[in-house]
Amino acid sequence: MVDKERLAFDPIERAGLLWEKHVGDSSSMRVATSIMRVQQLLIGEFDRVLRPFGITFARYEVLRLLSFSREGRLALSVIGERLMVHPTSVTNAIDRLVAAGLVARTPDHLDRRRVYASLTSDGKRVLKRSTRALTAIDFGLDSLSASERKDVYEILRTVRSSDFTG
Amino acid sequence: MVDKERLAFDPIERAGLLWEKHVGDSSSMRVATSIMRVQQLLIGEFDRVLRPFGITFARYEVLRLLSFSREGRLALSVIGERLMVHPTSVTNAIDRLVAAGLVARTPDHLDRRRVYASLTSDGKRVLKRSTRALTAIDFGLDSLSASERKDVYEILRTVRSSDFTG
DNA sequence: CCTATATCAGCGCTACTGACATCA
DNA sequence: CTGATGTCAGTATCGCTGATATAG
Repeated sequence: MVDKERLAFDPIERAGLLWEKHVGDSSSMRVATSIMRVQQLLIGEFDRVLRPFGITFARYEVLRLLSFSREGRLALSVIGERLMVHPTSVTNAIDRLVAAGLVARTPDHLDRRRVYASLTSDGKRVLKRSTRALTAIDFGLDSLSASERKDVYEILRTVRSSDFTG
Repeated sequence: MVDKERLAFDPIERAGLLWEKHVGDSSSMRVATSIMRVQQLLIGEFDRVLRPFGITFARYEVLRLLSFSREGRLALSVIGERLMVHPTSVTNAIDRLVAAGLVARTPDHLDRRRVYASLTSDGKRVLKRSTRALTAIDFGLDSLSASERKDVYEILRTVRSSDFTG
């Protein structure tokens, strides 16, 4: 897709007004639709910025998580828990990262069901560069002030509360 | 996936702290990651609630958009603009909805490149029921207060501003 | 000729189900 | 045996590219 032209109006605002007229309170529908659209915009920017490095945002998150681990490696099951993704998606992501030479798979000698993933030196290099690329565009959120960031984060944290205890 | 157990901590909060330590300001990274996760949670709930009706959330949005149109029909290109989705995705969505008997395709006699989509009576019925199902769960956002909804909406509107003029 | 609308084939990605081998 | 870990095959959804037919 080339560049889409802008609409002359906010399509979600319009949908909200029509919803009020035909259905009722539109507050949750507006927020839900906004989140869907913003996610789509952000993921589009991220994947565009990361394409030169041969990774997607999902795989970037795996690299970042690995770099934050104490031992420099994590069991695949732990990766799935932290990123809240399906076990088969983890296997798939690691497969691609291994194929790209960014991650190494290492079996656990003590518990031989387990497999650890760790960054290769190429993986560390790609992580560093792609982090620079993402921070350069401020994760697509440069239009938000510090207090706005804090507010959205706190509010969305409520929605995520089913993910963790407390 | 059965039900995942909860984590003992907030994985995004933890990632944010580690990011601060290793990279720097984490405000945009936290918000971006939160949006990704909340979108995933919401779309999961929506698709689960809509499954009995044989539609996805993307297709629900098409039905809703059609029901809001003045003439009861919209050209496919207009649907793509309003929902901000790719032309081929519109064709695909309409294909499925037509196959399910929820939408009818009608060629335009004046401009014969154009194709209109409109709701069938089954489509109207399914829309009504699925709207009830979605409002029953308050679009997954029942944990948010009225002012929180307003705040997130307004803040995210800033991020969406590239979609429209003004 | 140039542009717009819609479609089609095909690819990449992620999510998920169900099944399975392995092992604590 | 039960439950956990990881993998595999296969399916569905959506996003996109490139090409094509049709029409303004």
